[in-house]
Amino acid sequence: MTNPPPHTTHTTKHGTDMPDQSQHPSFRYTAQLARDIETRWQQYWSESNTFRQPNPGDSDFDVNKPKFYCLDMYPYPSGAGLHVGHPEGYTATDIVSRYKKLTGHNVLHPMGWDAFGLPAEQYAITTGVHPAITTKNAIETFKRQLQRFGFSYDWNREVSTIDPDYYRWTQWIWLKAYHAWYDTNQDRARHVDELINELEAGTICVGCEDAIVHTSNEESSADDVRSWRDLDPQEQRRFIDNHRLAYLDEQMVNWCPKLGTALANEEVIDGKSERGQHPVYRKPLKQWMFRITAYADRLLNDLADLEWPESTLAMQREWIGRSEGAEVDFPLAEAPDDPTKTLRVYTTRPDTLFGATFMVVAPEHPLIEDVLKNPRQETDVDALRTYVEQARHRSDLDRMAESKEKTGVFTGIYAINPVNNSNIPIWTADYVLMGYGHGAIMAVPAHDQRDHDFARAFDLLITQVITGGEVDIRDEAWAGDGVSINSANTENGIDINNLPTEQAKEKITAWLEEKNIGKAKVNYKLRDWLFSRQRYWGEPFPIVFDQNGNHYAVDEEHLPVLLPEMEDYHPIESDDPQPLLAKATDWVHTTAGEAGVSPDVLDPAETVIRETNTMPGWAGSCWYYLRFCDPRNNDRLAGQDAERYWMTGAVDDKQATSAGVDLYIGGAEHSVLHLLYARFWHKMLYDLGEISTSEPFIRLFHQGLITSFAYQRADKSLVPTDDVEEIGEDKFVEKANGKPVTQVTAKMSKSLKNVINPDDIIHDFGADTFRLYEMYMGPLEATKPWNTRDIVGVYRFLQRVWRLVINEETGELMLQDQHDDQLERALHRTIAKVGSDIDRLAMNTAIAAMIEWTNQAIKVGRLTADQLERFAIILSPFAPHIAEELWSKLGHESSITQATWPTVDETMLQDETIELPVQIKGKVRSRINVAPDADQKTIEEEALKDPRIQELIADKAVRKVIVVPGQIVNIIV
RNA sequence: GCCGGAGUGGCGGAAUUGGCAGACGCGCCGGAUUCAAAAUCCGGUGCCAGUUGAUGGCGUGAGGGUUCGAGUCCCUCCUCCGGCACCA
Repeated sequence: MTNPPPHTTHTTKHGTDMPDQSQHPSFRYTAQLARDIETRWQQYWSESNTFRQPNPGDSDFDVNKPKFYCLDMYPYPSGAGLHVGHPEGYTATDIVSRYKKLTGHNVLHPMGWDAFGLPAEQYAITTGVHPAITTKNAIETFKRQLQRFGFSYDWNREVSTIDPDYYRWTQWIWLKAYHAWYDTNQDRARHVDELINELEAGTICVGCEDAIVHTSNEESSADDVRSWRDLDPQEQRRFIDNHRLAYLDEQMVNWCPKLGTALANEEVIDGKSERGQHPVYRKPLKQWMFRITAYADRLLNDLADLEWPESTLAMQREWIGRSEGAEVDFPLAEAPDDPTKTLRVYTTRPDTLFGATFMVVAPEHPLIEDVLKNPRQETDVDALRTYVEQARHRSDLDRMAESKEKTGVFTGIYAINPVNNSNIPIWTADYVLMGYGHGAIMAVPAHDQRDHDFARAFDLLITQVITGGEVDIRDEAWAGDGVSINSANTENGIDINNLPTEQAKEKITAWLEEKNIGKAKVNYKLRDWLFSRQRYWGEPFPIVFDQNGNHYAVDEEHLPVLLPEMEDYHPIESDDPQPLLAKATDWVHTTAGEAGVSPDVLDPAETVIRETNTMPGWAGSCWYYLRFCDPRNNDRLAGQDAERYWMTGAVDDKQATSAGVDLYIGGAEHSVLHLLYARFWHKMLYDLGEISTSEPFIRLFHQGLITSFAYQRADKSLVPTDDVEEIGEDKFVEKANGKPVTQVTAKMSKSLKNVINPDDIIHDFGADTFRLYEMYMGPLEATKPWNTRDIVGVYRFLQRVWRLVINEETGELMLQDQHDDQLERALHRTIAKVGSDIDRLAMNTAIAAMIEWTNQAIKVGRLTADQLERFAIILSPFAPHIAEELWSKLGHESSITQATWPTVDETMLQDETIELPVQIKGKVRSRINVAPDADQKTIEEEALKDPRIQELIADKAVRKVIVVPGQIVNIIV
């Protein structure tokens, strides 16, 4: 530990910056002094490596302290630099981290850069500079800005997703998924070799459509199951490839010609790209996918154990979209006895089967293709073809623009409703989506509003089969629960009449299963995750293809597969999907040996081509919190001891204390995408034995959006915030011409001209004030408007603290020996409150408590050294620089971060007497002073003795006295 | 439409478990300091009535309810923010 810096009077050195310096005492807490103190301490922290946190195994690691992993969502380093939203969450985690350190924890508080991805590439394209350079510059700016806030990050652990030492492990994790399959019997992922072993041993056979059939489950009927030996090598390869967790598949993708890439469903909003709002079209393309759907149930169920915001839990549940229902096979009327010619549907309401009066299939449904090839008697081929073509070419955007007016065409085919044997027509309509269920529905117009709308539009039969609700079934559907009616058929032996919905569902599902025409089925909205991007600025896949199009993994030892240097990285803007890396021809065409494919799998001399897609921006952020545990490890994604310690607290013979990152703070915009993807990767790595916990983040918190005032002219055009002057209550004018403008609150954005630059605020007030202001604005989770006018409140607070103890002429401490008893008790209360407020992330009330105490202290006069010491410690998480300065003035040679959080004496938490309000019939009429531990009887006597109360109840009979000790007295007359 | 959250002074907000509504800060008003201004400091500040004061009444989006007591719990409704949305 080096000595703290001397207290040089930088005020004189930089006196020229402040012409009126001579008029002021030299040691007044001005913005200038704040800047001085702050930069001096930041330099000290950096030089002394103050925030370094040792790992298990390091000589200075303290095994006796509990661990706390406090994580920020690392930023995307854009060229624009930090905005005021960044430091909001970062200040909160910094307060918690510093507090945890002071309360004796080993604290992991890291920071890094999410630097791959679309925006960096597009920024590079617009500026004409290579993304590697623009990104490096942006990172430097971000880092410099973050350090200016005095955040206590352990910069030794800094990681960047574009660093080959980092993305080597991103590729490694992807390979893990590539080499894994999901065993539904054990409900976990396993290595593909184990699948092959089981296939060879015969415990697993190959079912129809390459399904995995566990022979022990007896679910197989002998005729449609084949054994592994019966497959030829190409079939075997296909079987394995079809079960990898990372697999190649031809998908209808969201193709964005403007961005020149396919996008995940999650990245498409209202038919436009999330980035840039460009139109997106549907197009078939061979893509790498992740089998996230295998984890649907676990991703859903494990939400129960997480301390996450209710809204985020709800959004994840909705995204996974689990629903319970039944699958039903409807025979076709043209081939009633052919079990291969049925129309399979999914329904959540099997109890309404008797009300199914028609069926609808998606325009992309295979049945439509069949009908167009072999039209039936009633098929209007032209109408059908036109409709299907339209639906195919219509982008999602167009669909959104239209109303939900129902359109559709009759196919000419009829199905048989299996419960009552009636012939029902099969229609096609675009309100049925191919991607959900089986792309086909049984329509129950009486009890589903969409089917009702459709039936009304095309004059189809509406049959009521549920009572309940007060709606007229001719006007609208009744979709709620009720009691089944018109739902019996003796011929088929089914009767669910008079059963409430739940029981009706059970009974009819059992009947379907017995007749072998349906079964209970759980469905999810969650789809597999499209993981290929056709861009340059991302991680290359560690994969090559041979001449036949078979794919082979690059061996682990040959990672990373480096992103090739390219001169021309502009996108190939096209309707015909082409990955950008295809331009790097020298890199693309190589040999198996050169690429690093194991000679056991492929002859090293074999010519191969590399995969030219890259991974999406999400890849790096799916696991960065694991890398922070041990960021320089060259043998693993993180050393096992380090990973286990930071994620669970277990080390040596110490037991696990938690199950993941203890606190994760970031924006609510990541409620689904990042947080779902990261949970998925985490569970995969957990299944494969690479990490210790089944969930990554125990406690999650979203900081609220910081909005800002924007100003509009009468014609709605915007005026920059700086060009506006307030001339009276809620009256604002444009400085240039004095014309009135109106104030609106909106998200900060360049286009609204209402962006606040953190650098300016730090220059005008200092980082300590900035940190305090953002924490004091309101609850951390709330959306709050930035108001520069209010900053002075917390600035004055720091000035008062300073002046309370510092002689502004000499810079010397002013203290006294004897403490004031009331103030001492108040200090204990404040210490307790600040601690518990930090624990519940109520930074605003913690600061209010410190202000309150300071105001009280000013009235008292002076502090003792001991009081200042304790106050400096509780202030230090919030305003670390001024706290360090006071701490060193108190004579300490080491940093205040080495201090110990002051202890609270329980007996000091209350004053010797407390004031209790006395109510008469619920209205406060007087107050009495009693001992804090006074019993009910004493309090009641005191209350009734009170002169004011005596006066008011003189002529009335007291019926009852309610005494809540320590709280209140209520007299009922 | 469905899901999640929120409505409290002129403004940001506090009240952690049903117990003094409005902590703390901004702004505003008055005063000190200053030649003056800025900055800073001290005092006041929910609304209405009361000449001042004591004091009284009203008051947490609206209406009703439970309770000795409701910002907090229950019912009905309104508004705003965020998310999802033809998912069968």
